[in-house]
Amino acid sequence: MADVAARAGVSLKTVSRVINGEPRVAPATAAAVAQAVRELGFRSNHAAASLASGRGVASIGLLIGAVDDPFYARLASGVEQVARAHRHTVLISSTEEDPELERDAALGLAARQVDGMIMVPCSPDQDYLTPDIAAGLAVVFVDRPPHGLDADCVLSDNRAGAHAGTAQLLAGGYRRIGFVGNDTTVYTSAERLAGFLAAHADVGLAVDEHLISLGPRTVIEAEAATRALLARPDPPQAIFAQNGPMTMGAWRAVHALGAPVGLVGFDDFALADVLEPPVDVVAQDPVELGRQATTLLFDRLADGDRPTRHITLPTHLLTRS
Amino acid sequence: MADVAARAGVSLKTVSRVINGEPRVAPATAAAVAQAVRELGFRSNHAAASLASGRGVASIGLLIGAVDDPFYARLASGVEQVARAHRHTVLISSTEEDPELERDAALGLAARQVDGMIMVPCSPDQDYLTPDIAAGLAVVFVDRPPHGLDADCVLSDNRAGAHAGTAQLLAGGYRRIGFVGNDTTVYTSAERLAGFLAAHADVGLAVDEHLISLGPRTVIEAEAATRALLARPDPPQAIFAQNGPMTMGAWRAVHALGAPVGLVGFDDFALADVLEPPVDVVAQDPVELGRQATTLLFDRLADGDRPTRHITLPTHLLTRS
DNA sequence: CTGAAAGCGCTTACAG
DNA sequence: CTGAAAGCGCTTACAG
Repeated sequence: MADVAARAGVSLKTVSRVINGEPRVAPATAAAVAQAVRELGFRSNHAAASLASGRGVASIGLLIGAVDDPFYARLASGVEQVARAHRHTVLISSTEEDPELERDAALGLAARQVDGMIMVPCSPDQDYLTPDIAAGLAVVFVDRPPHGLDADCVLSDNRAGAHAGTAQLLAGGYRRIGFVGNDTTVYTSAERLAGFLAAHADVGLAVDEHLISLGPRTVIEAEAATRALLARPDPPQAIFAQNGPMTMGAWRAVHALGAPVGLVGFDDFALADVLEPPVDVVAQDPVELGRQATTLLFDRLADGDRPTRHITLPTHLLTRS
Repeated sequence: MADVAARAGVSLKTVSRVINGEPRVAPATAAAVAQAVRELGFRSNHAAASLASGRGVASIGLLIGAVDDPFYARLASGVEQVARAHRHTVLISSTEEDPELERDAALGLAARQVDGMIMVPCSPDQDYLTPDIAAGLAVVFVDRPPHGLDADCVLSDNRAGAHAGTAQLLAGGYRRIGFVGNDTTVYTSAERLAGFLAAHADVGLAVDEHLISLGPRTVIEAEAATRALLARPDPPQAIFAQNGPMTMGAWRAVHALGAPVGLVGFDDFALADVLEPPVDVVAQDPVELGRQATTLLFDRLADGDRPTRHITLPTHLLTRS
């Protein structure tokens, strides 16, 4: 910047003014500075500017499980929409559902002085963020609640959604229903299993625990798990699948078998309506989850002392069969 | 940091040493500093550290069209894999295929002092990056080549892929084939259309330009465009669809019509194999595109003077029908 | 093993 | 409309 000032024959302050588009600079001066900038290939040092001004860098961090999971991708899209309206950049990192990576990525974003952070937690405890929050970092949790600290949070009504989806199968006359999902250390999986069980309890039906398959994380694993259920001597008559990949896997297994097995899934997915048979799903709105979480984040950035808010969004049963 | 030093009764330099895990600090001293850090909730200022040290922040930027497009999401996943191995954070931004946003996002990432940047360009010209590249920014283009500057680049063989896909339809006896794709300002669309036309020329067949539908960008738009083609007095007997969303839209239109219309798409997508009828596709490998682009980026970071490299990855025709 | 001094490249009051 | 001075919070040689 000193070089630019020297070349343009002005002071540092004037260069700074021109670069930042401040008013009250004589047009001729501004032109001279602009030319010097061009000739010297000058790039303002963001780190120095941010240090000197004390201002943030107008960015927020987003921590999701994986960029290539459509649920997270749509959530990220909602975050970007709101962040863009607030003229903030979104820096996305993935945790791969690994607590170590979550911690590294979260602290890494915090160290990078993001103004705030939105995260889908996967570690058993996020109290490692407490010092940063105390030092002014705004954090909002989405899809899953925080553990070890209180913070703003946006969730879907997983339990009610799973309850409604299961109830629909029960109303269809199915009595032996399998559950295919992640293990219950994943908050949403635990909640959806609870809704599944509650729907059975409501009609006084016992659940055969052998029909509950916890663990699969991918389409392929879910397909294998569903196959295993259907191969039992007392197979389920229907499957409730706990998220998009689980539902695709379950549908594949059912489809391959060719037998009439009922299926309801949690989360809508592309082409679910045109499969043969089509798939009924409990749809949540991932874009809206992202939007609301980001709105909470900017609210908190505006007022760090406001009480924490916990929002729960409804789900909708889409009947297609 | 001064507060920490005062509380621990040491100098700034010693605090710095402890924070950065430098060796040669007496255990007792280190413990005292660590405690002061804890008590004061101290967070090192990344901007200041990076300014003082002159070192980068160990991050790379990734500019894609949209986070919620599965093609870009998988590409991003490939980028993350390699970046993680190099212990770099990936900061993802989307351009929404808007040249203005691309420019803002790219310059924004550059200003944030990322070490390098991988981008899917959508603007007619990226020479706005020239000053930054001259000032040391490493940039690699992926999926589409740069315009207005020479740079490392990784592409799929779009033309050969589209040629093979079209040839398969022609070999199936189809003589009137429609093309559904983005407008040809999008590089990949133009290349794939060229392959489509070349395959026709190879067998001495003229293409009815009324069957070429350029413009749709979403599944819904592609479905409408395909419906329009099929509603013509002289409709196509088959459709070549130019990417994943186009193929899903075309499939929906064909499926709704119920008539036997051939279909080959560019890009594989989830459930393409279990639709009724299943969809043949020309598959590229978006994860590998991301991986290779990131490898080029780190190669360039290691040696800024190496000649630019342009890599083209093959595509594979997946026959399912 | 530890510290005092200088400086990274900007911006902020303040003065004119 | 323009500038001189101080300082943001760290790290880098250098010295001891």
